[in-house]
Amino acid sequence: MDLRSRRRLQVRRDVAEKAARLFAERGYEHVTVAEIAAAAGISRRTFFTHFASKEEAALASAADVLESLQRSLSAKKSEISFTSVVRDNVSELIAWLEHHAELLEQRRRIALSNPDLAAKVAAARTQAERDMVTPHLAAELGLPPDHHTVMRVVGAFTGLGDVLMSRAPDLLPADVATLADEALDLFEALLLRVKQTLPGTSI
Amino acid sequence: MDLRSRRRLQVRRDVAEKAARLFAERGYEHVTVAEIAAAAGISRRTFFTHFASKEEAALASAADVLESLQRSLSAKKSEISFTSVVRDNVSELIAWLEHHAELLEQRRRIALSNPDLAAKVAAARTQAERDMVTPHLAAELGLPPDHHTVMRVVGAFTGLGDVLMSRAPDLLPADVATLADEALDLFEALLLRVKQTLPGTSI
DNA sequence: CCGGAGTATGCACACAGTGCAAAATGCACA
DNA sequence: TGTGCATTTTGCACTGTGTGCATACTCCGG
Repeated sequence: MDLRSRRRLQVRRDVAEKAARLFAERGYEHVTVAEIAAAAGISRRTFFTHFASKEEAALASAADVLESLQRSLSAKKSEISFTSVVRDNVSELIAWLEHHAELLEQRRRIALSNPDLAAKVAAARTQAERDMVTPHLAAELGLPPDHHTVMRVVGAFTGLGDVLMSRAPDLLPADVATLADEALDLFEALLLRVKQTLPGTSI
Repeated sequence: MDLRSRRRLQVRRDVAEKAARLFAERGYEHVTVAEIAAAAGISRRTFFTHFASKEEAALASAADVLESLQRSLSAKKSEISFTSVVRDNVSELIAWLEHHAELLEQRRRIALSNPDLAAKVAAARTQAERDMVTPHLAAELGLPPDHHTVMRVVGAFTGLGDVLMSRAPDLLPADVATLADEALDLFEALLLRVKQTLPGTSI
C-alpha cells in the first residue's frame, strides 16, 4: 500500500466524519459542500476529488454496519448451515449496536433530516446483503446463484431483514434480538420448505 | 372538480409525457429542464410550479403500474383469501404488461440511463405495495397492522415481489406468470406457517 | 366592465458538480 | 542536498437545478 494512497484514504475518512457531524447538527440540506470542505481544511474543489458528490460523503460513513456479517460469512463458510451463521452474527451485530449508540444516533438524525438519503442507505444495505448471502444460499440449495429459486429465497431473506432494520432504530437492542430470532425462525421454515419442494421447480 | 385543477392535471400529465419521451431518447441526465419546458410549451419557471424537481417529472409517469393491484384489493376486500386476490391480480397485471410493451420499453430505457432513478422507482413501488397489502394481511392474521408479525409477513411478501419485478423486464410475460405463481406458492406456505405459529409470538 | 384569486413568467440568486490549467507537494534518484 | 517527475491541490469559469420575489396575465363572479 502506497503512502500516498494511505494518506488519501485518511483524508477521505476525515472529511466524511466531519461531514457526518455537520449533517447531524444542522441537517443534510442545510450544510453546503463549501462548509464541509472548510471544516476539513481543504478547498471546495478538492472535496470533489475525494467524493463524486455530497451524497457520497454522507453514504461513506455508513458503510461499516455490514462488515461483521461479511466477515462471519466468509470465515465460517459452509461448515455449518447458513441460518446458524446468521444467528451467530446477529448477536455480534447487536453487541456492536450497543457499543456505538452515539454513532447510531448521529446516523438516525441524518436519516431523519433527509428521507431520500435514508432510502439510499437502506437500498445499498439491501443490495450488499443480497450479494453476500446469495452464494451461500445457492450452495446450501445446490443451485446456481442466478437460479430463480435462489433469488426468490434471497428476496424473502432481505425482505425480512429490511423490515427488521427499518424498525431497529426505535427498539431496544434486546427486542431487536428477539425479533431477529423470530424472523430467522420463519426464514428457516421457508428454507426447509423450499428444499423439500426443490425437485419440482420449473424454468 | 374545478375547471382550473382539471387543466392543471392535464398540463402535468402532458409535461410528464413529453419528459419521458425525451428521457428515453437521450438519457435522463442529457435532458435539461429548460428543454422539457420548451417541448411542453411552458417556461422553465412554470415547470417548477408543476413539479418540485426534474426527478418528480420522471417518477410521475411511472405511478400507474400498481393501480390495478390497488383496485383489486379494495374491490374484493376480505371476501376471499389475500393470496387468491393477488393471484387473480397477477393475470390482470400480466395482461396489462403485454398491452403496454412500448411504454415499458420506454421506462426500461429511462431506468437504464439512470440507476438512481430506477432504484427510487423500485423503492416507491415497494412502499406502495407495502401500504396496500398491510391492512389485508393484518385482517387475515387477526392482528393490528403495526404488529411485528404482520410487518414481517409483509416484508417477506414485498421481498419476494421485488426480486420478481427486478427480473421481469428481461423475461417473457408467460415466464413472469410462472415465477409469480411459484413465489405465491412459497408465500402461501409461509403465511400458513405463521397462522399456525400465531399463538406463540412475543412482544 | 371590474376586482380578485389563481397561474405564468422573468430575474436574480444559492448551491452542486465539472473541465481546465496553474501551482504546490512530496517522493526518487543523482 | 538539490533536481526532476508524478500526484494532488486549488482557483476560475461555466452548466444546470431549484427557489424567492415581483410582475403580468387569465378567467371567474358580481
